[in-house]
Parts: sequence; C-alpha cells; structure tokens
Amino acid sequence: MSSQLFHRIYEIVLRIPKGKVATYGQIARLAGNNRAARTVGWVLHALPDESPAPWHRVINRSGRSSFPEAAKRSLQRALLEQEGVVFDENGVVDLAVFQWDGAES
DNA sequence: GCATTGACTCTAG
DNA sequence: CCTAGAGCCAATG
Repeated sequence: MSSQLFHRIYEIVLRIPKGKVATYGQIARLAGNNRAARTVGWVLHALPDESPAPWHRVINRSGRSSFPEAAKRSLQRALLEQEGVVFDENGVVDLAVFQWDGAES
C-alpha cells in the first residue's frame, strides 16, 4: 500500500496516552519520516467521522493548535483540559510536561 | 500527470 | 519576533 504512512500515523495517534499531547513532527518521526509533518496534518484533517483518533492531542511544535478555525481550537483545548492538560494564559501547552514520550501507554 | 495547497518543522538571517 | 527557503506526503484542480 502506498498509503501505509497514513496507517502508521493513524496508529501512532491512537497510541497517544490520555493526558498527553504529541507534535506533528514527533509523530512524523515515529512514523519514519522526520519531516513529513505536513502529511500528519493531512491525515488528521482528512480523518473520517468514525475515526477514534484523538486529533485534539496532536498540536504543533509551539504547543499550540494550528486550526484555521478558532472554534476547533477551543474545542481541542476543552478536550485536553478534560484529560488533565493545562494551558497557560496564551493558550499554549507546556510540552516539557505534557508532550508524549512516544514509548509507553 | 503537472501545479498548487495544506491542521508542519527546521535552519538561517 | 518575523521572513524566506527547503523538505516531505497526499489530495485536489
């Protein structure tokens, strides 16, 4: 399959433990392409509705979501806060604390 | 099949 | 902090 990268990224996203977040670049690295962050973004934006993938746990390297719509960002923030992730006054997640190690669950 | 775009990231200035 | 260029992958026109 040529879309194996899609599947790989998908599995990695599903592996993100609750209360943690991962960056596009991190997922891309785990998927085998350290710079395919754009593809990760594409996978998440193209996820079907029935996808259990926690897209809200995926953020950019700044610890902030890059949604074109503020509504989704608010939703993502709410979901993460429900899982115990804290946002600062700028709406940024402390990656030093909440970024997924990528090695456990 | 080529060109453009996109929920990205890195390096350099 | 901001801009610019390069790299990667798939969708879309």
